[in-house]
Amino acid sequence: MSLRVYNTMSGKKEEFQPLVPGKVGMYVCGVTVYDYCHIGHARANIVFDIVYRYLQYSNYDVNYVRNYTDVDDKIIARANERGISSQELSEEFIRAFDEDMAALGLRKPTHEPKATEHIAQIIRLVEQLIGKGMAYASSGDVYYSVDTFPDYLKLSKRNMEEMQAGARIAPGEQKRNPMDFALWKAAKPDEPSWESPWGPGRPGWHIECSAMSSTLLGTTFDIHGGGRDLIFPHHENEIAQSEGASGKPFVKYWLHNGFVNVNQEKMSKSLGNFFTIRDILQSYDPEVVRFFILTAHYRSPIDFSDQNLNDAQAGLSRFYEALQAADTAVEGCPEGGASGPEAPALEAQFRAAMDDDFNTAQAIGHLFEGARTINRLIAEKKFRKQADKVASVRAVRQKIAELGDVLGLFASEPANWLKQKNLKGLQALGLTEADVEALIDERLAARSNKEFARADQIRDSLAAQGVELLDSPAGTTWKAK
RNA sequence: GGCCCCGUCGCCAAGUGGUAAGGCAGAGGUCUGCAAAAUCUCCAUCAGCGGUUCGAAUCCGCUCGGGGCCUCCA
Repeated sequence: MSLRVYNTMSGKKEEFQPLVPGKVGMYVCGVTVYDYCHIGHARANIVFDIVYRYLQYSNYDVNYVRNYTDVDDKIIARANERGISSQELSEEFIRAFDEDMAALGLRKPTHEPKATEHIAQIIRLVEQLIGKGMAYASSGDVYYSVDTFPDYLKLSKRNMEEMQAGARIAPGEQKRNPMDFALWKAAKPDEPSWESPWGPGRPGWHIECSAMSSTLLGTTFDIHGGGRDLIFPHHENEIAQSEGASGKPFVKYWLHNGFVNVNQEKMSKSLGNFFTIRDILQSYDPEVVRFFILTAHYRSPIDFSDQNLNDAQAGLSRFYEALQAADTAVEGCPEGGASGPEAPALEAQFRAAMDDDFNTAQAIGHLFEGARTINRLIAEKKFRKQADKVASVRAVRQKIAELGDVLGLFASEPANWLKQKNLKGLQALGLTEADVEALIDERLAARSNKEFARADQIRDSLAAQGVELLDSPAGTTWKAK
């Protein structure tokens, strides 16, 4: 079984064969740093974090590049509003981005280049395109001439005539074709600028990705990723720039993740349903957010809602409860015993799911069955005396942790994670741990006196408040709703 | 108008030619003082119609319904 990926260019799943066996070059469009990241960014970055992790798990040597676009019209506009420099603004939001991604548990890419650190390469690329007659200078701007690139729109599969019908040339622009796009923009007063053969200016959007990817990954590389919305114009333009300049194929596999909706509506500022990662992490554990995102296939749209996030939390809790139960059940049991086929089978199923275009939803489905295997085994009579079953539980528990790590899940100590979750839940209910413990003690006393009516009354009243009591031979524990 | 996507159990969600994963919810059993948790069993023929095929949720066509892109956007 080998990895297959859905390639936007062909519209099909293809067998993944990197240009150089054992190595993968991957570029993912990062963010334009002018504001806090929203949950759409969270999804895109988590999705490609999983691609990165799974390729590594599959023993590829991955060179993962994710850029910061730190020079752009929106950055300039926002910086002017706030009366600070573009650089100050972009540095602030680069820091915020890093914090958000760390909170979400993302692995650091191999390289995180900034556009402003690649101005020389950008200028060289623009010169190359002009030299080949594919770009032209016009009053200090430089435009890409889309008519010189016959493959233009091959990724987005759009129609040039119809696109032109709707295209407009903005005031001040002097384009030969309305579809032409800026490679370099002449600086207006008080804008950040760099010297260039066309006068002081700055890069247009799109060119920085072509420059940085070729610098760090070479002319042709394996995977290029981003959100669906980048297919046109961003990725289309990158192809035009890179293939126009090099005359060689740019990218082998194009991967695009689906959108995030909020309560079944498109997320947008005007609808007021726009959530930043920071907003969400106020209410939800980052791992719950990650789990939620991974329970859908990366190309499908997902709907962000309290109900769905709460469902995700319930699902994730099921895993931590099973892991915790496994730890408790085998504690102190002697090592040795032959584990059964469960753990290796789980890994095989997990790989099969992930090999099929990173089907994390299906992979998690298999992991749920692993959790059930644990629960089933430890519930058996005299479980602790059956060395083989103890070994199986240990093996499955370890395997779930290992495979979970490929998805960036289950990194917490189960007991701690559950404790934190319960304390937070309790807080939301307006109770303290001491309150609950006192009632548990009281109920325990009532039970030992066989005053079951009183004991049940305590339990029912806590349940009504959202706290469930769980009796076991080892004592009574509780969990918050 | 052009291009594209989607419609699977009450809810979420896999499955793209061989007769429907998983989670939540629900019903029943086991366990329990009774419960909860856990576990076991049960619970959908895939929007509709027609076609291709030995065989379709999966391919084609039409209809209905929902959404996206075509301007910045993960």
